[in-house]
Amino acid sequence: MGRQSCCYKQKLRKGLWSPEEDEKLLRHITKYGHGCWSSIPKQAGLQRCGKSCRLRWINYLRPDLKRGTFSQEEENLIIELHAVLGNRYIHIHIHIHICFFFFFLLGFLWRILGFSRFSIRWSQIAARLPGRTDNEIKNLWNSCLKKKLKQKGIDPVTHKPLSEVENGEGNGSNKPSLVGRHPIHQYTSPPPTPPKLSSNWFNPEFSPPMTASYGPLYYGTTTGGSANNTTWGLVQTQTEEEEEEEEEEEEETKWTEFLNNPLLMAAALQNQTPQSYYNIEIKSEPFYLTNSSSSSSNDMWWPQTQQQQLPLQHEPLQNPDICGKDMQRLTAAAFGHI
DNA sequence: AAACCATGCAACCGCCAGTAG
DNA sequence: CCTACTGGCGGTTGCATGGTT
Repeated sequence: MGRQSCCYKQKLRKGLWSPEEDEKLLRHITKYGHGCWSSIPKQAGLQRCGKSCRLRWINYLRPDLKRGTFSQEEENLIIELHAVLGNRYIHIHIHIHICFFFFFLLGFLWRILGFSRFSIRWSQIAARLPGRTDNEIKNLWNSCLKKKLKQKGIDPVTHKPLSEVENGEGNGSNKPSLVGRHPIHQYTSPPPTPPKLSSNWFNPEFSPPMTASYGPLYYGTTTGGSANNTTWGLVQTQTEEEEEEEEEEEEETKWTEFLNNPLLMAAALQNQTPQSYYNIEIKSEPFYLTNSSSSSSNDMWWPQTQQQQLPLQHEPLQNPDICGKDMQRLTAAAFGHI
């Protein structure tokens, strides 16, 4: 049908926000919460569309935002998460290679249409970086991290060595070139002894989500079958269609578990020796452990919902010099009195 | 000093899913 | 069931700024 932009109505301002507009929006949300975004412009006396207000709030005015440059650890985490979350299309790729039955093709078509958007999940990446927005991370990736990876000879899309990418995926190997999409697998030496985690991450029976379906097919070259060589633990080779279907379901479950369990994620990131791959220095302490000294471990690691965060997480400005725009201070001040 | 270029960032656009009427 | 609305997301654009020539 082609609806008009939400700002098509006349007299709606576009472009950069003025400090006055920021203040109006900030005061209104501070006082009343955002509620229905579409009604906020009118209530706050702004000549903006609700969508624009929402974006401004989320990307700039939110009090829990961490401004300033990204730390090395944050960059590294983004790269790792991009490798995991940014290449979801590989599921389809692999399954096309694996399955020859029409039934499965239909199933995967459905999957493509229903689940996979072939896009990078910036919002999910951002959810694992407290105080950072998806827009911010996306910008960082496009402007900085992609270049860094290329300079290190890594293809930023596939996370494979550029030489391997240039050789093409049909270079005589009959394996779909999945190995290497996740540096976690390709370049890990035997993992160090895991910390005392009660998760099943290090359980040999546990397979990380992205390996669940095709692990048996593509891990032959990277694992010798011993636990020592298997960082993530491989499932037994399964050829039954039913089992593959089950794996599909398990995969989704494990994805959810993986992405929502800070212990799993932290353990994975700590044990995949990314520095060996990206040659990025990793400090001894994960950044998210240093963010706060007062909150609970969960609070430190994973943001709660925005609604929960707003009044609770007033994080002092960490790089006030970078906040040339004083609205952030205003924000902090306003919420500091709540 | 001026022109040009590169970069980073804020904001917009379009699409999609969910939902209410 | 259909339509319109809303919120959310990812991709893209345009501008401001800083660096270089």
